[in-house]
This record gives sequence, C-alpha cells and structure tokens, in this order.
Amino acid sequence: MSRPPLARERVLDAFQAILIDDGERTATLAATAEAAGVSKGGLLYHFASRDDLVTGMLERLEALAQEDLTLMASAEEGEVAYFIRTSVMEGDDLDRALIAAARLAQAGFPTAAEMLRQVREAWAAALRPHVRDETALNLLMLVSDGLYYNNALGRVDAETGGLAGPVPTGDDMTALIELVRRATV
Amino acid sequence: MSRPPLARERVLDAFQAILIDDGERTATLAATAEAAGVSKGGLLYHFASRDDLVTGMLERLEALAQEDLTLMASAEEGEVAYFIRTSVMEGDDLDRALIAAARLAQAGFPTAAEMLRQVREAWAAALRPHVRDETALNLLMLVSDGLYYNNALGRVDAETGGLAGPVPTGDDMTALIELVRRATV
DNA sequence: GTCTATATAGCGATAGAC
DNA sequence: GTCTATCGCTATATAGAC
Repeated sequence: MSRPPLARERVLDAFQAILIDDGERTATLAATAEAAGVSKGGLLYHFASRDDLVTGMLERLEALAQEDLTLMASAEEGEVAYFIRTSVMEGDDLDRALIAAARLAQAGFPTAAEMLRQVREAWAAALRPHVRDETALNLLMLVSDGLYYNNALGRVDAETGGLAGPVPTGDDMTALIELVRRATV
Repeated sequence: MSRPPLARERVLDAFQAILIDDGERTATLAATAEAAGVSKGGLLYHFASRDDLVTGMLERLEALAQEDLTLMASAEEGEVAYFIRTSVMEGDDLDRALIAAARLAQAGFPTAAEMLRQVREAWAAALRPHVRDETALNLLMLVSDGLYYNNALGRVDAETGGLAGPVPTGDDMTALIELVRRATV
C-alpha cells in the first residue's frame, strides 16, 4: 500500500487518456510511452507487456470504485440520490477509468468486461435496499448505464475537459434525476 | 438501388460478425476474407480499403434504422411501446449492426460514433410527440441506451445466439417496460 | 471478379548498455 | 530505472496473373 513509483502512474494516466481520446487501436506502447514522457523500454520496465498495462489500469478502476462505494454509503443525501447525481459524467478519475475500461471491453479484452460487470454488480447490491423493488433497481441502473454509454461515445470537450454527448445537462438533468427518484424510491 | 453482389454482402456480414464476437482488433482483412469465403484480394476488389469496409457497414446500419423508423411509425401498439419493446436485444439485423457500430465507435472511428448519434437523434425525434415532455424523452432514451450498452458488453450466448448480459429478461422486463411507460407517456 | 505474391509499415517484445 | 537498437510478426495495401 506504499505509494507506487511516479513514472508508473504517469504511464497509466497516459494509457487511459489515449484510450479515451483516440480509442484502443491508437493506445500503442509507443504512443503511451511518448505521452508519459518515457521511452518504450522504460515503459516496459514497469509493465512487462501490454496485457500487464491493461491489468494495472483495471486494478486502479477497482480501487476507485471501492472508494466510491464508501462515499455512497455515507452520503448525507442518501445512496440513491448520490448514485444518480454522480452518474453524470464530470471527468473525474472514476469516470475516466470507467470509460477507458469500456473501450477495452469493446475491443475484446474479457478481463475489462468482467471488471465492469463486477463494479456494476457492487453498485446494484449497495442500492438494492434503498429502492422499492427489483424493477426500480433495473430502471435506476439502466439510466446510469445509458448516461455512461452516451458519454463514452461522445468526444472530450476541449473547453471544459468534460465529455460532451447527447446527454441532458443543467436543469434538464435536475428534472431527470427527480423523475427517476420518484419512479424508484 | 438494384441488389448488390452477393460476395459483397457476405463480406459485410463476416466483418460484422467478427466485430461482435471478438472485437475490432480481430476483425482484420484476412480474418474477414476467410470468414466470408473469399481471398484477401477478392475482398479488396469490393472494398478498396478497411475504411471502405467500415463505411459499407455504416451505410447498411443507416438503411436498417430507416426501415425501423417506418415500422415504428405504423406500429399498432404505439410508437413508445414499440420502441421500448424492441430495445431489448434479440439479435436481429438492426441489433447486430448497432453493436458492431458501437465497437467501431469505441475503437476510435469517428464516422461510426457520428452515425450512432444520428440514428439516436432520429429515434428521439420520432418519439418526442408521443411522450409527455422532454424529461420523459430523456428517460426513455437513456433506458434504451442502457439496454444496448449492457448487451454490447455481454458475450454472444452460444445456446440462443442472442446476447447475454446483466439485463432483465422475461417477467422482469415486462415490469420494467410498464414502469417506463407509466413514467413517460 | 477473384486469385497469389509481395511491398511497406507499425506493433509488441527482447537484449544489453548506461 | 531508463535508455537505444533491433528482431519477428502481422496488418494493410498494391501489382499483376488468370
């Protein structure tokens, strides 16, 4: 649990950024190394293979998701409100890790798909006691999935650094959250 | 508008199938050619480049989406019910074209992401007059997106040929549809 | 319209110096 | 711990026979 080498984290950040901005095909070892400011050999000292790089990224996602579950459990506004609110993508570390993992999953990495399922299931389990029934839970999870999916297809907005997609913002989002809350809690 | 060569369609089918089953990276020209029963050279007679293959696939998606809009407009059960019901993935031609396009979009093909946005917008426009307000439309679209997203991450089920994911089925799905309908229409 | 053969380029990974 | 150099493989695409 001691802090990992700085270069290692920078490589992981770079890999994730390229995955999000340009897709799995562009996230080569050379491109990742250059973006991280190390050589290909330097990268391969920290991650013995490309699969190893993927594993490192997924482990970081798992840790971030765990943190989020803790925050959700102690949220003053209640678990459900917290979950809906944070399903709106704001470009934080967890959002970025989820989008990057989705790219890998769709590129054919089964471990990424598995991790995403696992994280989703953990969220569902945490929310289950706080919604009226299983149907409401399904609705809640699917709306959240839909928000992530649309953002995953959107481009990164150069202005805000956030992800721009055909997803409601501002007052529209507030109204949506209220509608979902009424239908599920 | 006369019917296209048979080999061309077979190549498109093969490309789509590999995209869905194994991801974008595995859908190489060689693998596609073999699955279609032609040589690499034969494939490249019909599609001058890999990008051309992608374009051909997206054009087919556009045509299938257009057909679906026509069916939706004349559905006896009403547009909204038709839309929710057919958001459940059953492995038909449109479903497969959408999943394959999603794979390409996440692999970094901007034209695929663009086409998906366009198709989604066409659906939204067709549904808008039949839901109570814009918030309801957002909810409806996001649930549909969520269903597709989960299925896109799931594996193809060897038994049914359908796509298996963490998505409600049977009675659970009927209940979900009813809940969404009540919240939107 | 379909084939084989080949050119060219880029990727992941290894070896070994520093 | 980080580098350069290089190997081996595979991918896209071209050329030209049939």
